[in-house]
Amino acid sequence: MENKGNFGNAASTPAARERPTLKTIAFMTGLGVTTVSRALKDAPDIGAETKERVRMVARQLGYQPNRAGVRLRTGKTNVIALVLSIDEEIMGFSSQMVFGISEVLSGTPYHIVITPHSHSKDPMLPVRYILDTGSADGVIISRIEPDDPRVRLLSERGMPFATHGRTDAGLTHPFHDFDNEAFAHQAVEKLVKRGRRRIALLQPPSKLTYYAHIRIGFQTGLHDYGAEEVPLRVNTDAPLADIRDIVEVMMRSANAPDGIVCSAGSAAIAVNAGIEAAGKALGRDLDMVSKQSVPILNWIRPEIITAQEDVRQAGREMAKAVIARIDGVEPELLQSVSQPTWPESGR
Amino acid sequence: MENKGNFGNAASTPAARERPTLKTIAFMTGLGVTTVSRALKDAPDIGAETKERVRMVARQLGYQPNRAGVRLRTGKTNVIALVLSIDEEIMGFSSQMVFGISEVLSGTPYHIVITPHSHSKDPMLPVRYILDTGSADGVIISRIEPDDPRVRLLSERGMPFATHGRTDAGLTHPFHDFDNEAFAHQAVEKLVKRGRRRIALLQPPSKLTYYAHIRIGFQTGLHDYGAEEVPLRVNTDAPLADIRDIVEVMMRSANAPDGIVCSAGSAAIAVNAGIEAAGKALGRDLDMVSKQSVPILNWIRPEIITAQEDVRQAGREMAKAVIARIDGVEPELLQSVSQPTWPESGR
DNA sequence: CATTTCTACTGTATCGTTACAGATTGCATT
DNA sequence: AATGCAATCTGTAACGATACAGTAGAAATG
Repeated sequence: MENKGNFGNAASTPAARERPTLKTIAFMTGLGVTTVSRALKDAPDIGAETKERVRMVARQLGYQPNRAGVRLRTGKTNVIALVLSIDEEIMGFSSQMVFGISEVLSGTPYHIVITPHSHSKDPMLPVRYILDTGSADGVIISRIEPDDPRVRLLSERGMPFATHGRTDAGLTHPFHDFDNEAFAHQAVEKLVKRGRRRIALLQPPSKLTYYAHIRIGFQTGLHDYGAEEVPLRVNTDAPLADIRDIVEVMMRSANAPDGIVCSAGSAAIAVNAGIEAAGKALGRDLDMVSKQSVPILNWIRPEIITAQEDVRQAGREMAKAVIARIDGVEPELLQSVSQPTWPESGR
Repeated sequence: MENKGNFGNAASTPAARERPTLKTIAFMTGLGVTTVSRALKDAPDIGAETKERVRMVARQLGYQPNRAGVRLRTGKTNVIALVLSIDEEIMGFSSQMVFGISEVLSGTPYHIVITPHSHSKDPMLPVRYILDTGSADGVIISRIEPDDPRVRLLSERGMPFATHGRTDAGLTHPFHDFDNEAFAHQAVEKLVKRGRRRIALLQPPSKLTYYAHIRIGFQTGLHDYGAEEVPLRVNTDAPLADIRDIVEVMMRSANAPDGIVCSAGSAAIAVNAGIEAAGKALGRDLDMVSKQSVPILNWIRPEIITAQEDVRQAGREMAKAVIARIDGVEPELLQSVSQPTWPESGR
């Protein structure tokens, strides 16, 4: 089916329309294939004038190295694998991350391959697959746990990677994280400044590292600003309908909170529905603060106080980190934390 | 950097820990490499017992063909490229499509590579890149125009592909589309049944094929059910803030509509904001019908009448279509249109 | 018995690239 | 004149898989 560029047998005279290879350039310049290869990678044992000549011809022909050839010979895939959890997603969370990553990769030979999996299944599967088949030069994973087995495995096997979120078990690796502790702390502050004292927290699942960050920020916030917690027995991973129902029950109860901190944008929509179902109104009976990765909440209820997590930026940071790691940069230098921003929801 | 499996020089005794290749299996079975290769693809000239033996050893070793080897030799990449427009996206539209596609691909040797681009730039660029570098066996594109140059080019070059949306210029190719005409027609019906007669349409940009579908459905709807159009001079691609402002102005004007049909979920959020900014209320002063690809609108306003477009399903359909096309199935047989579903928003 | 035919298997070349071990040339050093 | 030594350039082999053109042996044919 595929038309392979077999031009002639002995002398190999390159035909016109085929995709150019090193051989084509070698033929046109009268040089050897090896010389052309080395010239294009600016090797020290090639003359300056020759390099120039080769580069010109290559550009002229629109030469692009054959990925399969390079990969077979060197093992370099020029692929970054993005492992995505398919069930976490209602909003444009992962799209934004993908676009952030590709912004960075667009200036490089790297391609981005999506490796999806369900986090109800074994989360090690996609990572093991990538390692066993050597199908990528670097990996990006999210939903990080304090002692994440994927992080351990990737480190152990020397596969460059970056994580969206941190670990907490003495593992050193590139990551980008949102400062959830600062977010939760500031969220409490905002609520207390509006006179709220009885605050509920819709937290992430406890197995994820940032559960602890959120908790700490929340609790020091309660302490620092003098407020108390109203327990909420559901987390951001629950189905939206469950969140709404549980919030509704809570809001109807005698000790309903007058403030809610919400750790995820999609969950905030369900929380809001629960509040309204209970006949309460934001801004009047209570206030809500939520993190969001896509600026949508204020379109729904301007009263929601929102902190923005820039996931696109996260994608950019992680892409840069993985590439730097591939290039041998120490992991310690490839860690970043972004601060919540509080766009004035005043409109 | 990469550890290539170079075991011994002459006799090539395979070592233990390396990734198995055909050579490994050949060594273990005592057969030739060619025989093993052919046995694994069930070629007719290999004995039944031999095939069985080879398969067992291969399974035992966890053999997976080296993609670079296959690709270099045969030109088959085992890659499906998904060309995504990075600016169209606020909701989880493309994520859902990606997940639908990967559901289908997970049972195959295909990987999914994301090729993003900005539709303000030349939309041919990513397609040309894929064609020129032969970096995929199949392509999926969206935002289709009636005489889409990408469709022309892909057809011309014999590259298998599927589109999300149809063309309208005598081009025959695999596609999956949502029945936007039916949607718009039914939308008008729903509004008229609620007693609405003066209806505005937030339509897609006119260069996209489904602009015409929406228009036709809308206009026959107006005619069939006896309603009139209130012009709305903005489309779904406009910034949300613009949509809101223009809708607000319209709703404040003397001839404000009493019904709105909206062709995109994210735009509906802005339309809703515009309505509220004008002090009008859904269900009382007017009704709105919107298409959505993620079930989010009813969390925002239960009063919005929503039609669901299952983008995940679209992803599945397109993935199946591309693969079928790669396998030589005629394009005519790979076209599908999905009907709008109207989930009872009554929860 | 010689020849053909079929079955089952195999060696070699090749895809495009790069690592490695030369090869050639000119020029300075002994 | 012989030697050493940079500076440049090049041929060969190999990565893993498969297309192609065989080969060996058994069975069928005349």
